[in-house]
Amino acid sequence: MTEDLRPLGNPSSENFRLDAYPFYLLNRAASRYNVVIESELRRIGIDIPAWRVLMILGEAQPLSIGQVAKSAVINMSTMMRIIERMTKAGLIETNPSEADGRVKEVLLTDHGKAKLADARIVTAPLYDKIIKGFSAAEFSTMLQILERLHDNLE
Amino acid sequence: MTEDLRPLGNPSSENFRLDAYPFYLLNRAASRYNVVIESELRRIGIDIPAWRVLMILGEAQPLSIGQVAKSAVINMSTMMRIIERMTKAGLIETNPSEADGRVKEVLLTDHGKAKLADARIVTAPLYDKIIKGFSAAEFSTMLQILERLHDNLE
DNA sequence: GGATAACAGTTGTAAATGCAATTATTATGC
DNA sequence: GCATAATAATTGCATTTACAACTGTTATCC
Repeated sequence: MTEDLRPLGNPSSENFRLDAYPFYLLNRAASRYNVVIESELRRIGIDIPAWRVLMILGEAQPLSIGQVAKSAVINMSTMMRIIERMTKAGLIETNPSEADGRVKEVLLTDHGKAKLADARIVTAPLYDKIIKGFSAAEFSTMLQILERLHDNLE
Repeated sequence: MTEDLRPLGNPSSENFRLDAYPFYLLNRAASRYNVVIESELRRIGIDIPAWRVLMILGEAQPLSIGQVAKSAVINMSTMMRIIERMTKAGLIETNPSEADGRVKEVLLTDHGKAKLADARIVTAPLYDKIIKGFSAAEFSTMLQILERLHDNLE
């Protein structure tokens, strides 16, 4: 029987501890991951925002700029600038939507697809390294927990 | 017996899925949390970086600028600017270290302590809301998983 | 069907970020 | 003990970010 750590992670608690605060740990893990992954991505000439967009479009396309922004949890106006840069770099292209005159559809170019393949290659070893030590059950639990955190933030 | 999802989360996998990629979920959860928490913090006039520094100093002080930066996983030069702003706002103060002439020690002012108390008050309800639904055991598992992810990224 | 609201995208602007170079101080090797 | 390397903090500068205001298009309500 282990101690109930939930009160310790409550910011308003008397005996609050940073290392029991899930969002501190969440941000810390995410930040560190980004630092590590960024140096890998630099080698193939892309940054984290571009990589996120590539990943998102790699799974479903075309997507509107708004949809991409929402998926990536990135501000719409920031996403505009990212789309601009990526278009200039030839990674993606945009077309006005047939169905809705307000919408611009974003999709990968061949160059973008190739870059995504490169990105997968350079990030895969890192993935293996980090996942090592997680059993299938633990991995599944991790996904569920992250999903739940996200849902609770709706 | 559930399926082993680990291969699905591998970026180089044939049938890769974003929603099985832990770092996508990690970043998404962290981003959303930041968006939500930011609007709470705005009400008491601080931003996320300042809040992170307050939390860190609230647990241990004084700390060198470098230590604060490391704890927060924020670039040192960025942390310099944050320290500057917070000093100007009267939340923290800095003194040269006795022991090491290169080091500047950072600590909370009374105003900083009061602001930290405010921050805890406005963030606590959010904490409760998000934590609700997690058992003590699940909560503990969550902390362990985040800790492990972080350690694996060393 | 026309006014009004909601929505997708776009841009100006100010602030934040981080790389790279610099200074000042302390640790290390011989 | 002195030269050299390592470390902590600092700043210039170019890039990135996001708020707020704006345009154009579609949905809603009477």
